[in-house]
Amino acid sequence: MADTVTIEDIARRSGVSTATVSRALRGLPNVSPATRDRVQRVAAELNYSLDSRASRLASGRSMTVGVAVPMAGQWFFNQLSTAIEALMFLNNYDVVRYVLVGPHEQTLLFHQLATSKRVDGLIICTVALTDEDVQLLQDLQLPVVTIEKETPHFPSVTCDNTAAAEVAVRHLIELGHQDIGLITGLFQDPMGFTIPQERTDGYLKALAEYNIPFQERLRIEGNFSAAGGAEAMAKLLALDSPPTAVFTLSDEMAIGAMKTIRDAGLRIPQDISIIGFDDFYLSEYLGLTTIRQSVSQYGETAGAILLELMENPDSPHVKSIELPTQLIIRDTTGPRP
Amino acid sequence: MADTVTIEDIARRSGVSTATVSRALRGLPNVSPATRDRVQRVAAELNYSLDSRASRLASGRSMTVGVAVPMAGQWFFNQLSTAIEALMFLNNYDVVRYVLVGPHEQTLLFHQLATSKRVDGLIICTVALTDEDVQLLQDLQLPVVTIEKETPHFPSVTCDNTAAAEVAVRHLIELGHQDIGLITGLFQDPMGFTIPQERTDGYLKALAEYNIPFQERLRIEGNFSAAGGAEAMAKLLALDSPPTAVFTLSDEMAIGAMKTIRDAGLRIPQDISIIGFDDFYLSEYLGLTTIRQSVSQYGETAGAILLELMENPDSPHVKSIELPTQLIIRDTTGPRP
DNA sequence: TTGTAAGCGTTATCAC
DNA sequence: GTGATAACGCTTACAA
Repeated sequence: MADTVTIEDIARRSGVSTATVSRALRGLPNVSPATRDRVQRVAAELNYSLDSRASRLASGRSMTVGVAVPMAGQWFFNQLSTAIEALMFLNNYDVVRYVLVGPHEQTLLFHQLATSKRVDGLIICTVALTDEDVQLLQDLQLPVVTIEKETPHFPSVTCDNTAAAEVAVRHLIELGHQDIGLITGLFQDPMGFTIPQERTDGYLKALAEYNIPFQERLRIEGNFSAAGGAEAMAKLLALDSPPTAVFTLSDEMAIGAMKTIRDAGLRIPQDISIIGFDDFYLSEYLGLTTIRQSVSQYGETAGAILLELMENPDSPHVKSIELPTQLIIRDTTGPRP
Repeated sequence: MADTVTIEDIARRSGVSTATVSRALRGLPNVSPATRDRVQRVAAELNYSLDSRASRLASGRSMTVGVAVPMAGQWFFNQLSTAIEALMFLNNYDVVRYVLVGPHEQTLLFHQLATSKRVDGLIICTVALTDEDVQLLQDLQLPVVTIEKETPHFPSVTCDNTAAAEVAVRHLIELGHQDIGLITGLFQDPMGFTIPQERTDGYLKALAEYNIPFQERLRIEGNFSAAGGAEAMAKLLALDSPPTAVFTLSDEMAIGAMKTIRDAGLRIPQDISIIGFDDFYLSEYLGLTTIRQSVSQYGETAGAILLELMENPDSPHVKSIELPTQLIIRDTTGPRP
């Protein structure tokens, strides 16, 4: 219980004022090297660090950023958070992840985070923002950056999902495929994800380019999980004339689909080709052809923008950054049988 | 800029004191329903929430818990964090993950977290604690729970790794295998993981049970990644008489190993059997036989203990909890060729 | 059930 | 380069 060393104790034992201790310990200028040294020594002796709770109140900054994601368990979002955490750690910010479970809860959460000053800034991933959300965030002046979701209101980091999907499907077409299945997200999605539509647009564009008519029957609902991919694939295989190739809107769905294909006694790619999206970290080991995007780079980029926004709140230019994608051809795509 | 509503404003407009506002808004007892209602209404009108920075200083609790992990990007640790986050969110705690990069940085981090009061409690995963760490954490009175690492000093949540590994290897032996490869962690590991040794012990026990001599040549170093598994498997296949089955200390290494096996033109399990450990979320889709442990349950259990420790710091009983594991037989293990 | 008022341990402004 | 001191906005005995 002897455990309440404060900045005053350090000040006293160093023979300086608390102001000087604060400056010395935070590495601020206007402290003589000798003084700084002495203060640091005393602080170390007494096992002292500035109390973050008091600092945060006095400075008016919570030194915390929020990362809001629809699903924390998924590889993609963890990759994102990890990159953001690493960057923020270097800048002395704590990062806490918040899981978005629905539009209503989401609005409440944003409101709560902003009004209680729990975070100095927020990175919002993938989900749609309602007008109310935007209003709120702007009124409350919380710095915001979005990932995987462009908005006119905040800086964002995205890729060109439509173009990337087009590349994927073109790859399939050039291998001779005409009947190309599409395993997408939920058709009716409560969180308002737009990625599925963007990628579907790319699929349609590629077909159109080659004058291949779109077949609604080949478009099946998945939910971005392996289980969803497996089920969707089963529906595709049950069709009168199943597709000879499938474009899956995520690698994890592709992995599920591959299981279904193999369980049906079919070979990949001899009987059926499959291409995913993401370049999931194990896709290399599964030989999955896919569209690569650098997920960590999304996180790092968004983090850097947020940092700037927090330091300099009147930075007026809403930058929206679009990162590149790349077709990675491996073993799951081959010529039409 | 009109944006500095404080508890006093709410108090004034509600015609009560700040103390009452505080009580009303926090859901504490001893507030009449009418008063609480009025206060809540006023707070809502003014978009007010209690300032978390001020609350934390005044209450002396940071309402934040740390989760320290050696690798944030890995599925296992993300699963853990996600479970902890969900539980803590319900209890109004923020959780922030800290990545442990080495024994020295680790000690520094713990010291910093504790002295700066950045966290009210800490969950430490997998890594070894040095005597210095233990001393520090105890002196500074920071509530600590460990996962995947038993210590006499703090409550822990683990499984019986040795017994589980024994089950895995016994499964292989009962299928007729005698030459059983072992792909383990780094032999010299800077973070002091003990899991590899514990599981290796299980491997040895199973062999001994059946009087199968241990062959050092079959024990290869991996690093708990798919890449490490792939490389280790290559070494195993290069042996004069390669094993007919392999026990891999994680599913992710197994996935890497499976690629190597298939690339070599060998069939699983006809030519070689493989069994992993974890029951990674995609293992089902890869047909991987494995030992299942409930990772989320580790997180939830550790979180619950930490919560209790934080509420009740003098809770003297260091509970150590051991969770069950289970052999999940799928398609990668079969009779010896 | 409600109010009073003394902290909580910093930061930051301004003067020296 | 350094010091005095007024915030920062809440919580929590204790009293009423």
